[in-house]
Amino acid sequence: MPASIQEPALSRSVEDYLKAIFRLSNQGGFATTSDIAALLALAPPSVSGMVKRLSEMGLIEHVPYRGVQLTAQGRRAALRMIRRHRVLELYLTRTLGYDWDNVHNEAERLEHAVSDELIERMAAALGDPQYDPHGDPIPTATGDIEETELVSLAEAKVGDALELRQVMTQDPARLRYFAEQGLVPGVRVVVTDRQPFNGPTTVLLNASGTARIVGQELARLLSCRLAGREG
Amino acid sequence: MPASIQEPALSRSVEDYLKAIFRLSNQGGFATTSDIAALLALAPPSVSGMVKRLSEMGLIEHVPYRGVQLTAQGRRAALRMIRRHRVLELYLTRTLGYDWDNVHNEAERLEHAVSDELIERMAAALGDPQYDPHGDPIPTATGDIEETELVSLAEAKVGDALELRQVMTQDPARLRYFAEQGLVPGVRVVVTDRQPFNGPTTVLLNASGTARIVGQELARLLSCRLAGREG
DNA sequence: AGCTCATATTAGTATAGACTAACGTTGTGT
DNA sequence: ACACAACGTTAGTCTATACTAATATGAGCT
Repeated sequence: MPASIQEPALSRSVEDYLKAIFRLSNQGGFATTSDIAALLALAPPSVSGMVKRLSEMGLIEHVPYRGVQLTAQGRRAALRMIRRHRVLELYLTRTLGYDWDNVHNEAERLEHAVSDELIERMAAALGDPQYDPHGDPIPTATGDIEETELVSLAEAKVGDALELRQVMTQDPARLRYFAEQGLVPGVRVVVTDRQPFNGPTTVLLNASGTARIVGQELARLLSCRLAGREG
Repeated sequence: MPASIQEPALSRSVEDYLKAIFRLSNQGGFATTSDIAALLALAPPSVSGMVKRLSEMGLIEHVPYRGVQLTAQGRRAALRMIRRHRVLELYLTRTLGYDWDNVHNEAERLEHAVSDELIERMAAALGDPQYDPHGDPIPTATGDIEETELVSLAEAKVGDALELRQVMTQDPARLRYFAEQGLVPGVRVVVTDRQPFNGPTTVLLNASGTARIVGQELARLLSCRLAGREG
């Protein structure tokens, strides 16, 4: 048995589909045709067509009218893309002065073009980092990724101490707003208030001691690790 | 008149064709179908087809059965790609430890994916350099490029490092002989000896480290760019 | 259970870009 | 001047990937 299987090069489109399917089926479920279509801004029949090809390539399992899940091979390929994306984002922000909220598009294009060698050189230059600028874990070169259980700020209870880990949107306007508010990955906060009926959540920023009020829609976008709970 | 014309995005293939045509028609002549095909490793009919499209896009002028030349717009696009390529090569060698001889392929893929912003950030980080690691001039962001002066191998001095640029003959026998000797455009050599009274020139091929002895008549046919001179 | 609507799939088409095989053109050599 | 070799172009095909329009499926409501 060969030490490492040389997997065939995948097209840009295929790589994008695999990343999308990874994101949508990460919590164990199926990625549906229309969710994939929405995420990639494609028409559903285009997705049906690609699903057939990916399935023949052994990258996904397709249950008709249900959705798809990645095979081991597909998952490997998806994690490789995610590693590329996150290493690129971190490299560009650390080394070339990009802001964490406008680096996404650049990484989105580069991730399909860079060699594995370049990614490993960048990762080495960064000291083999574990998290990208958004706080997302970076898969290792061997395809392992840290599993973290995250709760949204909207679900947290008053008294919870949280570490902000992921901002679950790509929208530049929202990302910029969060940055202005100091709500960026890595920040630690304590939940001090929650208004009833899906009302806003108030948090205290540990670093500055200042308060922030976050409406439910935005609170749902903030994934946090529970770091403690006030007795 | 608009401050800057927003040129439409070009495909990867189109960008490669424009770069090839720039190289082949740089000295003012026409780039022929088969030269383009050879450079891009494509079949000639594929080139004919693309030539038609490029011509309709206004990027080249096509004289049937003669060849093509870049329009002003095509030249701008080609120089943009060359700037990208050379800035990338320099950045990767200076900052990420690539060798000058294996950086080419990486840059070849990245040049199609990076944004103008990233190129300018890299160029700024390098101090707005004028030459890439191979000694080739880097076009400015506004599309100006230093004209390189070519010398024949017969004029070069012992110690000169040269890049073979053009073989100034049509004669198939001579062309075949040069090819057999590995003396083809793009090859880098160092002049190690010259016999007196218009005697032969000895060069060392950088790639293989082997020597070639070239008589004066043939040496005059080899146009080279001076890439360095031994102190 | 049956109807209906949201969702998925199939059918058919388009485009970019490549290929091979067949056909034109041109210029060189006798 | 003409024949032929070398080169260029046209014709026709293929693949990947997208689209729209039409059809099939399945899940929830009555």
